[in-house]
Amino acid sequence: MALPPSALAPVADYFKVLSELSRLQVLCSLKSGSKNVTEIIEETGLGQANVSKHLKILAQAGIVSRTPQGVSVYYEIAEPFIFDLCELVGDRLSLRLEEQSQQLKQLEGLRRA
Amino acid sequence: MALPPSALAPVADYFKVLSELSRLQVLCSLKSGSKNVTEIIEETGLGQANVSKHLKILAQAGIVSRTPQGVSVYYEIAEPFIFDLCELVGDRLSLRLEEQSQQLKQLEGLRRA
DNA sequence: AGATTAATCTACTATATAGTTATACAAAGA
DNA sequence: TCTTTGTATAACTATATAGTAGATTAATCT
Repeated sequence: MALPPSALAPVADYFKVLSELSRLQVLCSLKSGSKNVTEIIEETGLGQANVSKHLKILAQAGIVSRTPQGVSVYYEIAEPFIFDLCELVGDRLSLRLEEQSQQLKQLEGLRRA
Repeated sequence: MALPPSALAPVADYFKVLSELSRLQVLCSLKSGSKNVTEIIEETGLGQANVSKHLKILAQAGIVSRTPQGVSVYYEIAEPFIFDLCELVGDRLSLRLEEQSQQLKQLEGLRRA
């Protein structure tokens, strides 16, 4: 009764694009609007060739769009949807942390008694 | 104005856990309820040691829970939330496919004219 | 045309990890 | 206790890819 892997593979691939810290940094730097490669490099502190590669991956995944403009190339978020995903996960993780800290408090209460 | 990588890293790690086809298969096989390792192996067709490793990763990520029961060990989805994530991505991807096929149709229309 | 600047591409290295095989471990029964 | 069964682990191979350095291409300016 398992789903065929063929249906799952594109989902896994999409998650894979979002599973690298540097790419998330690049995406976050684009959150405030369109930027060229140099600006992204400055904002993220990543290497130039590295950023270029990540941008290519993000563009191929359809997550950012690419528009050359004179000498430089501007990139822009094409799927703001990804920020929803990141927020969902972030919320989930902080909720978990909160629960854990409360469990710690309860344990401490027990120890004291 | 970029987010500190420290805030993004856990999100990237979470996505990384979901970015492997085999792990998504394991999760899908658990969607219908708690299963032991042997059942998961049968349903997914993956190797035994491999499944064991993936289950460990999923458990460490807090996505599945582990309960030994006699000789066997039962695993269960601990965060049904992940299926929401997968669905969101899946919907997005199929929406994209639909758009592309419509663009193809338009192109064909132009070619005919 | 030559110089300059911005971005991409081409190796290359280093690292992480998926999958496999063989082994070890733990629980239940003979 | 010995065996069997289910799971986990260790060691290994193969592969993918992040990051980097250097070459390359493309557009602008003098």
